[in-house]
Amino acid sequence: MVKIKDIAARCKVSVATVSKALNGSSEISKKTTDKIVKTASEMGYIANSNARSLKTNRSYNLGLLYVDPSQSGLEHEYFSTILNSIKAEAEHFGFDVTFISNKIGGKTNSYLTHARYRGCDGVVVVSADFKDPEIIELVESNMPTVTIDHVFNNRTSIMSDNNRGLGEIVKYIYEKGHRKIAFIYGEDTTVTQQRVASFHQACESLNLEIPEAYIKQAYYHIPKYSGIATRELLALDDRPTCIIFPDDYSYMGGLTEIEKHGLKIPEDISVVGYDGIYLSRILRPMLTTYVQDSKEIGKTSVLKLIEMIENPKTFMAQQVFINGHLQEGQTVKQI
Amino acid sequence: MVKIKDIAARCKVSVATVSKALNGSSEISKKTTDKIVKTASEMGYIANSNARSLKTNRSYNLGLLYVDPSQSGLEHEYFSTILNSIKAEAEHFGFDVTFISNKIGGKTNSYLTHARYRGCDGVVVVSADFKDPEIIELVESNMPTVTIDHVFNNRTSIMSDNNRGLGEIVKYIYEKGHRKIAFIYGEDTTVTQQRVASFHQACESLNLEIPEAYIKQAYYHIPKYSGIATRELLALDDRPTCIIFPDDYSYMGGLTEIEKHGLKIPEDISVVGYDGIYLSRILRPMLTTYVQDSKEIGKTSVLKLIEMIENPKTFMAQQVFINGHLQEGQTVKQI
DNA sequence: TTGTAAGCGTTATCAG
DNA sequence: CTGATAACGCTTACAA
Repeated sequence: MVKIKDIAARCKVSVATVSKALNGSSEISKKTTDKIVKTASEMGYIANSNARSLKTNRSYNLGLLYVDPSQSGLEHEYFSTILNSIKAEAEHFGFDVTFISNKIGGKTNSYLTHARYRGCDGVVVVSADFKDPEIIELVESNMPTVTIDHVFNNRTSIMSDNNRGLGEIVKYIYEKGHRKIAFIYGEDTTVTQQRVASFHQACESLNLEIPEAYIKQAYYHIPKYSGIATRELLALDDRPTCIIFPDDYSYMGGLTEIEKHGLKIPEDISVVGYDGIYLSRILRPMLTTYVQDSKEIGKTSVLKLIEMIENPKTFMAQQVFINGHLQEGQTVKQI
Repeated sequence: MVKIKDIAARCKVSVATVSKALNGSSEISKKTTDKIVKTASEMGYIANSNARSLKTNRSYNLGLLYVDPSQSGLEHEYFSTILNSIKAEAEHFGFDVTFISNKIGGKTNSYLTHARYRGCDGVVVVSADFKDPEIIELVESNMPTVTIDHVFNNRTSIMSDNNRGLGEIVKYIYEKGHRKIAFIYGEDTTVTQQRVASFHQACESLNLEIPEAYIKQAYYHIPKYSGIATRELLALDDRPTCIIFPDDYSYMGGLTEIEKHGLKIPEDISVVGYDGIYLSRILRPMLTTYVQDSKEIGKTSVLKLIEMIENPKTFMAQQVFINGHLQEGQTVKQI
């Protein structure tokens, strides 16, 4: 490996001069700089980020905290899109991305310790158990941190706008003439609470009375449970005319149940999903769903994190809401 | 940040002793070691990987080269599962994972340069343009490298066993009594060529004569094209009784077409997918498909890479084939 | 069993 | 505009 010292020798200048020239310092004359840059390139010089970071205390490396929410290798398109978007945006700003676990070299350690060990300039928390003391420790430390879809007190977070999402869905369905709207929601999380509250708000503001029986719990991404909920809804004397599902996958469970009853979508019953994954676009009829802008969420988190890193003194914690949009498919009938 | 020197001062020993103790060296007495470890913990000591790597030339950090194959943020479950599995396995062995791009701090650079800059111990190439000179440069360098689903001369690669996959599919369909088997394949790639060749081989070994018209090209993951191919197949005078699709998503395009023709699966026509994504399991009827063991693929690549890193002299390049398995759904009728 | 001291490759301070 | 030198935090011969 050729190093600064070798270049210095070849150019007959000092290592300090080479370092400065390579970093584009205005201290060094154009002539010298050119020569050094050229020589460095000829010799195949590659900087050493470890040495650099050791000295500067900056790594230009972002930690990425991603705890697989399903714990089972089942991938969520929502998260993989966010991950990809984070990677792309970080690259764009000249940052690398390193996964942060709670292990260092086999030994268990806290996430914070790990991030510090690797000298991360900051960490973006994409998916994690937000009640985990380790996560709280990380977020409350002086390590610049951005969390996605969860707000910590006085910390920066990027949120998919669940309020708006459910509001838009209800409004859309209402405008299509539906009054009997059922809502199946996922397991209890912050996000779920937001969505349920928003559902009720939206209904209230439209003066819609929704019977208790129209509101059911199921689980995200597990079609079976939404299938069961759907079956119960279909068994009601006064059936809903439209069902909102926890997410697009869950809808598949409802679909099976609806077909079993010999009903057709949207002629006999209308449905709406949530997420806007690829599947929703290739289904026929195409699914009406709320598309979360996961690309923008990833992008914004990196943007905010870098801002925070570069301006530690002046940066103010903020909650950014990222709007999605309604994807109008063919699954809601005009009544 | 507390450092080794601080611990040394507090314990009244030298920094060398602290370093050795913290690394569990047998040189240091148990008593001293205990005291040092305890003090380090009390003082909240966190090692500095940069300083360590600088000195040891080892980073315990793996580079991850992942060029989004779709270039468009559309995620493939196959890859995201591999990524997740790589992350998990690396963690398990005490390695971190850093994404490798061809930029350093905004400036364009080769992948190899980037990996060296970050001091990666090795790189796993998950998805990339294998004809890209930069990729070739990386793989042919002395940087330990493992590639997934592509073989380079005298280099280690982990392959999903496409030969076996298609062979098993054909055999299964044949045993179900089908003789008129159609095959829709994806765009031209190494993987596609393998699959097409295997299809023919399998048919030959079963003495199956497949008419040209039963073999159609489409595109991976784009239902529309497989839909068109399906339409053409259904328009034939002598229709196939079973259609093999390029992948599970593509099947969705075929499904729409089949339903348009008023046909039912599997009563009127049988179908088989490829990949075994989550969707295939939640469809009803459940899709018969070949499940690629993407988790194992990720795991094995890390395993092999670490082997290579730890035994640079004795490690021999190898191609490892990872078998998948047939997921028997309800989409192939017994004739 | 412990300590001394050199050095990994770079940047930053200060002097020239 | 350039150079000498210390320092970043750690590991590792080698010495004691």
